[in-house]
Amino acid sequence: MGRVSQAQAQENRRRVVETASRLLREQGVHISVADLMKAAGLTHGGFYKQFASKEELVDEATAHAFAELTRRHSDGLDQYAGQRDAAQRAVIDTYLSTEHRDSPADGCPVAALATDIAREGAGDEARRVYTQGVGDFADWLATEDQDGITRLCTMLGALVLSRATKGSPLSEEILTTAREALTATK
Amino acid sequence: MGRVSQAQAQENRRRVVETASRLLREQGVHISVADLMKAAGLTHGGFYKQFASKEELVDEATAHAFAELTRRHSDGLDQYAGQRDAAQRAVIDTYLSTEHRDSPADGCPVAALATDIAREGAGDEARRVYTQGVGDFADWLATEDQDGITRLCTMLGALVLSRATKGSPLSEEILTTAREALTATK
DNA sequence: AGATTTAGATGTTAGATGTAATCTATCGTC
DNA sequence: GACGATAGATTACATCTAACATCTAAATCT
Repeated sequence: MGRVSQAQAQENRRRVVETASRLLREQGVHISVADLMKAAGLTHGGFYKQFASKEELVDEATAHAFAELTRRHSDGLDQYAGQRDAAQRAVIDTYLSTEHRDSPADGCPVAALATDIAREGAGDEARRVYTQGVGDFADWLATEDQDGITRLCTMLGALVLSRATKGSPLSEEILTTAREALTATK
Repeated sequence: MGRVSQAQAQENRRRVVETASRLLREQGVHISVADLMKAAGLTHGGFYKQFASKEELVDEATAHAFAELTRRHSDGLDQYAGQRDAAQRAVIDTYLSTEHRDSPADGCPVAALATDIAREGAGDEARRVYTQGVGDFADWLATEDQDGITRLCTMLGALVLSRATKGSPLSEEILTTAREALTATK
């Protein structure tokens, strides 16, 4: 089928980026353009009319995932009327839930992309966005007593390990242990 | 060319597994057989006379990496004459060093393989070995006051994040902050 | 020493990225 | 409002890479 309205084209592009941001978190940077476009309901040739390269897409999809994360955090603050500690506790509980463990696709990009970003699979822009995101998240998690960086490390480590050990009882144990450690020392 | 003595073949196989265990930690499960064999000084075809499939190799190389880790930990205990807390502190300092951050190839497999194991890139055997390794490591890290699981999560999270943010000042900050948190609360 | 086994080199097929040619509906212009 | 230029999408293809199969020659067994 031939041409499509500008609005439709823009919407298609948006859907490709969103689909990519999910696939990326699920499968890492080794997603195939064909798979991605099929998941977005298009053919793989059309991809290159919208993006210069796969790397450009990865950059944009990474940014998209982090924008979503940031929005979620500020929404969390709003929801708890600016009560920082209540919002933090809610985020921690969600972060270390089995639901989050089991659906990386719409979960935290810091956890899902960590290894891929470290391994140079992504472009400089993705790495920049990632670093910025880590800093923001840590700041958001800081309390009067505790450093946000350490808390983030514990949360991230727990999520990553619970995903890797999924199927074993250890997986749940990791989540509950970390959750207790993070909310008790409050 | 042609056949080689059994001793040589066995040595070749050993070298392939060792090379793979390093490449695996550096690049993840998406290592190519050709690259691996080249790094081991052989051609890619010979691989399949030694291993049934790439998955079998990944399983074996994972086991190899974990065996090395376990050995390192028990060596650490010996070195500090069974003084658990001194040995733990030494391991933590090494774990959260820039050297460890910069050389994943001979570093901790728990950190290097976490995402790959979670994503089903590896076989069941690799996942079993991994889970076992996580449990052992956590037990090894436990103190009277602190849970080993939480400590491992913090260490792992810090290492992974410092690798992903490498190049930014945040990377070093993560290492030092986590190191202080883990050794201070001792 | 000859048969047989088998480590290692060469080949083959499948899948990935990116290009180029074709098709068609939209958008600017008269 | 018709018409031509154009941009979004499809299909087909070239190129490269990865996994795995087949072939070959050297080493072990009888």
